[in-house]
Amino acid sequence: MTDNANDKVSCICCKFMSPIFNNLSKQELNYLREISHEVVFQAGEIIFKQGTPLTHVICISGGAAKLYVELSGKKKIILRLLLPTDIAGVSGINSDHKHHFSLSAIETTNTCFIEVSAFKKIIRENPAFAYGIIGYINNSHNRLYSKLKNFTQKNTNGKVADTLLYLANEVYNNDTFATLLSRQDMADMSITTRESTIRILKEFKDQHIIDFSEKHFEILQKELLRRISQFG
Amino acid sequence: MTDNANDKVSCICCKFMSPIFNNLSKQELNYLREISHEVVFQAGEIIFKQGTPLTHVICISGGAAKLYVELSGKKKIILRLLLPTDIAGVSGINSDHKHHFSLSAIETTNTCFIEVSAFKKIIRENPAFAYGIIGYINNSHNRLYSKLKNFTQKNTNGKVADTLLYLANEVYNNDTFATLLSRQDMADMSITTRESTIRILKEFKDQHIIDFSEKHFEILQKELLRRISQFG
DNA sequence: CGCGAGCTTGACGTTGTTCAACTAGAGTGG
DNA sequence: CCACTCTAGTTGAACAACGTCAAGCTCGCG
Repeated sequence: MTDNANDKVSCICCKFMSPIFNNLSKQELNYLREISHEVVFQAGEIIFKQGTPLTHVICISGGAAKLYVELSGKKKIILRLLLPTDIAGVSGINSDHKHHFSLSAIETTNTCFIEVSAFKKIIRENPAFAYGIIGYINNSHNRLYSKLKNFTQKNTNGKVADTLLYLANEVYNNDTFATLLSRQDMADMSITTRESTIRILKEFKDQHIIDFSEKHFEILQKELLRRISQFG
Repeated sequence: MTDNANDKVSCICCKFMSPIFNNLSKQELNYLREISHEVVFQAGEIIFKQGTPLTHVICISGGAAKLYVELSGKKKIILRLLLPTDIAGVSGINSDHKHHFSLSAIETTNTCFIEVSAFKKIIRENPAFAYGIIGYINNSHNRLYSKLKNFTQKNTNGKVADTLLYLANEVYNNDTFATLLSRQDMADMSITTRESTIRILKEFKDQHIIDFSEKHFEILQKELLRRISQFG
């Protein structure tokens, strides 16, 4: 974890600025920029851990991080990957002020730490910003609802197919991609075991639905994969 | 569905007023009261349906309603029961303006319909209210996170135990209760089938963990039930 | 060369769903 | 008053999907 406190460029006014800051005045942006800190995390490092006090909202301005809920034992559910312009920690504001999930870098990741109190201050002073925040939280809330369906109803084939489609469509924006995620990570995204994930990936490969070697994946029959995800 | 439009008592200033309205001025409360409508639903009637446009925020001022996500086929997940002072629909504001779940009355239920536009107006004018709303949404967001754990990791015994504890602790506030929910409803809350729910309830009864006949339940060994819920 | 981490494969057992049948009670109509 | 039908609840049997366990495999690194 490298602290570049003197580098005030930050994601508040860089090209990776989250759209939720669009409603801010120049003064407000400057204020946030003043108090924010850029921090770089290396792959594998934990950005924050579930259960710890929520002191900062974190903006991602480079790299990628996995957002996961820790369960009993070593089990975890990876809910999504955070990419530049994504934000974490907003869902603790005015709630119990704890992190309800952990965030860990899967590659070198640039983050901006903004004190929650500053966020609060601006929410109270700028209603348009507050309204934007409400929209932002509601969107993630609704995303969670659709995840519920994935996680509770689909068979394992469907869940793995879902993970592949998520990676292609929403993370790598390409049907061919090389990922840094391990098989265990992909299992944690699909709520299943490492072994089952491997077996299903192989099955998909045998049926020429996907192709892969090691961490390089290629989706060959996307429509079919989509149907497996939907009806599986 | 009985419309008592002329009855302006409503939940905005009644004893079932949701705490989220605490930050409102007298004028704002009056404004909301002016434009809100009280509507009474009978058991089994749908208050709103998943996918329909979100036009009103709905406050519950009497009775009880089940909040559920509809899945393919007849399947559904009942996420929680809404009771007086609960609110529904807030999580669609400034998002896609659709309902992401359905709400249906399980007994005669009094509701207050407040236009979303009025909600928006006040959010934009009263930052303290906006801040309160953010806290409210975040709390339900976080509740959903803990549900994830229940739904994806526990065995069926654990999930049914969880449902029983939820009903006793959070709905009926009593270890002995008579419910209006059917076995199917209890299964939909536990993400399992009617048959499995019945088998497990019977098993709990045989082990003297609970007792029941028909819709009347009594929790005999709460601590044990809690352990089943936790480690199941 | 040896070690460890991540990946892969096979065998096995359990859990829980599915299907089908049966019961009980409530409502309906001859 | 007795079929009937419909719904909700219950039980049993059979099957299949998945998780668990155990063993090997590959590759990189000291």
